[in-house]
Amino acid sequence: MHPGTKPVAVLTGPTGTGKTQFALRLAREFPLEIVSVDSAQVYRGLDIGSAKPDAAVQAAVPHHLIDLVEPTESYSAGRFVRDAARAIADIEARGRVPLLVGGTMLYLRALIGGIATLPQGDLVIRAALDADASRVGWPAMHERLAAVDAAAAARIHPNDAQRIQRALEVHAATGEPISALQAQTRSPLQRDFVCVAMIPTDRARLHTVLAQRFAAMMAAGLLDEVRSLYQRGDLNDELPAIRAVGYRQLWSHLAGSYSLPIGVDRAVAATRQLAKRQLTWLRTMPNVKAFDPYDVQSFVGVRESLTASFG
RNA sequence: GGCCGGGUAGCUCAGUUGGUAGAGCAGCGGAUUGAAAAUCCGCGUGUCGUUGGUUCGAUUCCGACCCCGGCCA
Repeated sequence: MHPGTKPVAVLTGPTGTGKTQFALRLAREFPLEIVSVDSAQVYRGLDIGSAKPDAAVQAAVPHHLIDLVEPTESYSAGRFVRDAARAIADIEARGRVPLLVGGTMLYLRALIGGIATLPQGDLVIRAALDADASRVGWPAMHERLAAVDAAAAARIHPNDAQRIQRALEVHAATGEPISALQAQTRSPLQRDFVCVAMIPTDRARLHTVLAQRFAAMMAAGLLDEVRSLYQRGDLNDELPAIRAVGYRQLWSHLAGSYSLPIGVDRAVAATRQLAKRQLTWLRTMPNVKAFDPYDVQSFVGVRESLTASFG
């Protein structure tokens, strides 16, 4: 497709399948730098719960797109595409090899397949739309969208407040229907990708691993980490960073909504649901080579699949 | 040991004036274009504790038994 350039290597899969461990093993054999594809690791202060590689690991293997913004801010898929494209170019310019590692599937799709040129989220417009919606309800807002953008309204469910709001926001900011702008989508990188995914064949085992992993995060001090975010005073549970799995539930516990054991149960359940949604993305993603994370043979296959990018 | 509650979906519970039952959560499937670890949509057969009895028919009424709480001894 894009002759003359090596494909860009991608290692993905649902949360808790050892992507990072595989990446670090590969980095022992090849001159890799890791580009994180992770919507939680971009936030400073979300360390334990986002399974962010620690200082020692980052010292051993260069990582990119980690700790980019404060948790008061809102990162985005659009920004990820620009940041990732630049990181890949920089790494290659230094004669090193980029390896994209992470499970934020929207980011991955946006990078590989492209994303429309759209305005950023606008807090003023969103506040105005929220005010309207609180009076008339989101189904009525959906009708309002249908009047200016029938195609978008047809795709968006009347209860999907977030997407209705986004579509109305884009229309308000540009005067154009979001559906027309999205139709312009094109790939930002003229590159091929090789996608390898860690896909567990045994769902029950994944669930066990996720529960153990969250327990380990608690033992490593996750509650203290969330408490220090809670006590900062400039954060709230509407922020994307605080809505991240684990953080949201422990935050609610600290706010008095429920006991710690219930918070932990809910956090683990939210982790399972996240993994399930990631698996749903993966099923429809084209050209993904799948390996079972619990099969000791998989590493050989992963390495073999990606060496065309490394060599 | 006696009395009182309760035993219904993986969990918490509702309900059936007797015609074999339904919510929330969990789980499963799906959507996904600057919040995406977000947001939204769809999916509910389970010896109604066990066992006798009454009845055309019992998860529902009656008896016995088992289990879990609580109170009294």
